[in-house]
Amino acid sequence: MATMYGRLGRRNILQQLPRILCRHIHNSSRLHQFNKFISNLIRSGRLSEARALFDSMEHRNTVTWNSMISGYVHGREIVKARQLFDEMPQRDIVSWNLIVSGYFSCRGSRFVEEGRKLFELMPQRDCISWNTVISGYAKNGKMEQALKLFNAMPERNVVSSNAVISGFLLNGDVHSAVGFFKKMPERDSASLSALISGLVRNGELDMAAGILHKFRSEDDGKDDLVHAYNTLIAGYGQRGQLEEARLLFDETLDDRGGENKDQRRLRRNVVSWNSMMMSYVKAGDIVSARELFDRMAERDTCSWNTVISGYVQISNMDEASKLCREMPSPDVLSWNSIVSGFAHNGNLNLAKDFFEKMPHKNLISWNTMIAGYEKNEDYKGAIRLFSQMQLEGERPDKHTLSSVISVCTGLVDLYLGRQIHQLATKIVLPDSPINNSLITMYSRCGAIADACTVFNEIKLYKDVITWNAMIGGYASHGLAAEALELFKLMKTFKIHPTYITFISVLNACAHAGLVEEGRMQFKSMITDYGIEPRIEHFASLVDILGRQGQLKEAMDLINTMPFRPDKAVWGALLGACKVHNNVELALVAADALIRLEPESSAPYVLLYNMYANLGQWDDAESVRMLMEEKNVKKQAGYSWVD
DNA sequence: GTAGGGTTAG
Repeated sequence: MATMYGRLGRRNILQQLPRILCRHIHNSSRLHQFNKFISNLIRSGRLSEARALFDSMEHRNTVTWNSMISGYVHGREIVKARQLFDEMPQRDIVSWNLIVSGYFSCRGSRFVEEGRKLFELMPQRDCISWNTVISGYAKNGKMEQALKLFNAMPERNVVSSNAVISGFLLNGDVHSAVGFFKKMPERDSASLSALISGLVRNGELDMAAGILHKFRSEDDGKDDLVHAYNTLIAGYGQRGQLEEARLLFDETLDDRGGENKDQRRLRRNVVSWNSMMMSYVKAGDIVSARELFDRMAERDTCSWNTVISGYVQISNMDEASKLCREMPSPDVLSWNSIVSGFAHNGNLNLAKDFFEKMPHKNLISWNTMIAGYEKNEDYKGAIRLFSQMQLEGERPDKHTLSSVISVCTGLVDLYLGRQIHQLATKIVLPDSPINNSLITMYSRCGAIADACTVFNEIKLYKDVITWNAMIGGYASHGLAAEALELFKLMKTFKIHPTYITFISVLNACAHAGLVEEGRMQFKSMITDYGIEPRIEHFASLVDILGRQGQLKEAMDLINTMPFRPDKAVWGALLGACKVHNNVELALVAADALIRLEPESSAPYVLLYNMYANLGQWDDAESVRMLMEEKNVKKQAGYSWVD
C-alpha cells in the first residue's frame, strides 16, 4: 500500500479502489487525525476537552483509547483511567503498560499492589512492562522489589539499569548508585544524566562534577554530554554557586561548533542557555540574565519564561508584562509568573485581570491567585476563588490548602478552619507541612487543644516550624509553663531554635513574669545559638522588665538597644506604666507612640484611663480634648474606663 | 498511545 501511495498519489488510489475501501481509508485518516488531536490536547493539559472529543467520536481504535488512558494516567486520575481500561473492547500491550504505569505513579501501597497485580495478569510482557514496574517500585521507595524484578527480567536494556540508578538516588542511596553506574555493562547519555541529576538532588554537586569530567575524559565520545552538563549548571545555579555554573557553561561549546569529537558531545543547546540564565536570575543578577537572553540565537518558551521570572523577582512588572506580550506563544507558565508578580507587588487588581484573561489555567494558576489574595489579606476574595476553583473541577492540593488555612487564620474562622482541616485529611499525607499551618490556625482561633492534637499526631517529622508554631501557640495563650517545657523538649530532639522560637519563648516569660528566665533565654539565644537579637526580642524584654515594675531598666534598655524603638516596644512600656501607675514614663511612651501612629487612639485611651484611675480628672479631660483637637477617633474595642 | 535523564510558574 505504501508503495502504491508513493507511485500514484492519493487521489489516483481513491479512484481505483472500491468505494467501501475508499471510505475505510477516508475514515482511518480521519481517525488518525482525531487521535493526533486528542494527544495534542492531552499534551497541553486540556484533559476535559480531550475527553469531550473522545466521547463525541463515532469510531475509535485502540490508539484512541490508549491516548485517553495516557491522559488520565498523566493527570493522576487512575480511577478514570481504569474505567476506560475496563471498558475498552480490545487491549494491546500498550494499554496494559499504561494502566500499570498509572497505578505505580500514584503514591500509596494500595495502588502499588494493584499495579503489581495487573502486571501479573498481563497476557504478555515486553521490556517496557518490566521497566515500568521497576521504576514504579523505585519511585515508591521499594528498592528491594525493584532490584528483585531487575534480576528476574528475561531481557534487560539500558533503560532498566537507568531506572535502577534513578531509584537508588531517589531514595538517597548515593553510594549504591555510583557503584551500580560503574559496574554497568552499557551506558548511554541518559545513564550519566540520571546519575548527575540524582547526585545534584542529594546535594553532591562536586562529586557530580568529578564524575562528569572523568566520564568526559574517558568515554569514547559517542555520547551527548550536554544533558548532564545542563543538569549540573542548573544545580549549581539553584544553590547560588554562580561561579561553578559559569565555569561549566563555558565548557560547553558554541551552538554552531565544528565537527570534532568533543564539540559534537558538548554542543550547547537552548537548555544550557536557559540553565545559565536561571542561575543568574537566582543570584539576582537580572542584567547578566538579560544579556544572555539577548545573545541567544534560538529561544524557546522556557527562555522567555526564565527571563520574565527574573523581572518578576525584582518587581519590574512593566518589563515582565512587556516580554509576555512580545513572546511568540506565552504558555500557562508565563501567565502564572505575571499573575504572581502582580500579586506579590500588592497589585491585586492587575493580578486578577491577568488571571481572568488567561487562555488556560492550571492548578498552579489557581494556587497563585488564591495565595495572592491571602498575602494581600483579601480573605473573602481568597475564599470566593477557592469555591470557584472547585466548581470548575480543579482539585485543591497541599499548596491550595496551605493558603486557605492561612486565610482561616487571618479571618479567625474556626468553623471554616475545621472544614478545611477535614478536607486536608483526604488530600494530603498525614505528615506534611500543612500541619504547621493548622497548628497556627487553631491556636490563633483560640482552639489550643486542637492545635495540640495536631502537634501530637505528627509522628514522623516535626521541623523547626512545627515546634515554633506550637510554642508560639502556648505563649500567646499565656501558657508559659507549657511553652517553656516544649522548648526544652525541642532541644532534646536536637532541633535548632530560630529567632522566631525565641520571640515565643520570651513572650512566654513575659506572660509568666519570669524576669530571670527571660534574661537568661535572651543571653542564651545570643551566646549558645548565635542568633542576633531583633527588635521583637527587645520588645519582649521590655515587656518582661516592665511587668515586674523594673521600668527604669526597661527604659534604659530602650535607650541602649541597637534599634529605633517601634510601636511594640513603646506599647510594652506603656502597658507596664499603666499597671505600675508610672505617669511620667507613660507620657514618654505615649508621646512616642503618637508620633509613630498619629491616627491611633490607643495611647490616648490608655493615658486617659491612667489619669482617671488616679483620680486626676483634669488631666484625663485634657487628654480627651487633645484627642479631639488632633481629630483622633476612638476605635471600637478600647474602653474609657478599666 | 507505554519505561530512564535537562531549564521556567504556586
